[in-house]
Amino acid sequence: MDAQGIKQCLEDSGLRCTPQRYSVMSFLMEHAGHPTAAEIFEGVNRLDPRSSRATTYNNLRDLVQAGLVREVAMEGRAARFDAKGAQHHHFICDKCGKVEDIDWYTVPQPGSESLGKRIVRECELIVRGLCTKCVPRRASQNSSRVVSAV
Amino acid sequence: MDAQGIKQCLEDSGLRCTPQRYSVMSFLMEHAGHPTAAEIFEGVNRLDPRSSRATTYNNLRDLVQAGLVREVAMEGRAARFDAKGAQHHHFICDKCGKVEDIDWYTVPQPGSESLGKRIVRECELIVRGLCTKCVPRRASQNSSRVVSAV
DNA sequence: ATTTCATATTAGACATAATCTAATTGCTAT
DNA sequence: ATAGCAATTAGATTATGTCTAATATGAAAT
Ligand SMILES: [Mn+2]
Ligand SMILES: [Mn+2]
Ligand SMILES: [Zn+2]
Ligand SMILES: [Zn+2]
Repeated sequence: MDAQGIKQCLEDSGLRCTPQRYSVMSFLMEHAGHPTAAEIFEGVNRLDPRSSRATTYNNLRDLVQAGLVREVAMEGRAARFDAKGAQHHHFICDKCGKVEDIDWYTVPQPGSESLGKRIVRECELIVRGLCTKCVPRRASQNSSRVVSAV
Repeated sequence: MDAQGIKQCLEDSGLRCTPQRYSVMSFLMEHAGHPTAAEIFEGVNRLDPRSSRATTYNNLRDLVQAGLVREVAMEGRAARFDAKGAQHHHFICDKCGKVEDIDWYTVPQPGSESLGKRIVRECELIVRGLCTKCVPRRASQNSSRVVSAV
């Protein structure tokens, strides 16, 4: 997406397109690897304009609230972020913690008898296991069996 | 589950059944509300024996590694824990952050063309929205529409 | 062009969650 | 009893994220 597109995107969500906010959004769109807030802060400040740590956090909060960015909470580690482009699921590696996109497919919602009066906004599927780099060579199918159905 | 059952459970997983570890496991089994580490620490120390904060964290780590306990990472807030009893999904409230159990049902795994060489250990479904307490009275179905399929 | 004023940014202090360290204690096997 | 490993402990430390209060910015009104 080009600069004008990002600007449009922000303003459609009621957010002013400030240089700092633009940088965060732009960085996320060209770095699909689910960076942490610290990585985003570093990344946008490698080039001008300088943005402060607080502003990076503020803008990430605003972008998440506006639904343009997704925050993925990690056990023990720093949260990771991605621009909500095409819908997709996530794979999280047990060993290295890497977050990878998985092609989107529809997942059935819980039945209304389970949900009661709750109002559903979204369903999120997280697949866990070992990423390509962490799968041991000649992995025996015994040691880490692929689950059959879940 | 009775005391002997918990002891068995721990030892089957190669964990010694120490008083502190037992307390954590027992507390989680009788408090299904997804407590934080701090709440567990407080809870087990209301009665003897006294357990330290470090030990509470250590034992939670051990129990998660052994697959007896699940850790649910929360954006910004402290992680929450539950004893892995019957399989179930989770509902997380956008507003108050409460984690609630949702009846389990099978969710289709990603196809092997998406997974590549990755090895899947589990698929986790997280439903997000407003919990019963946070749904506004006479909620108009316009303001927060139930997603049709996801 | 100037004023106005809500919004955004900033540095750094602060808060919270989680981990680490090094000393001690408790088990279990011999 | 002794040895040796595992577990616990208090407190320090790190990591992550939030808050504050002062300043800057930009869009709208005059
Ligand atoms: Mn993603
Ligand atoms: Mn649960
Ligand atoms: Zn990995
Ligand atoms: Zn709620």
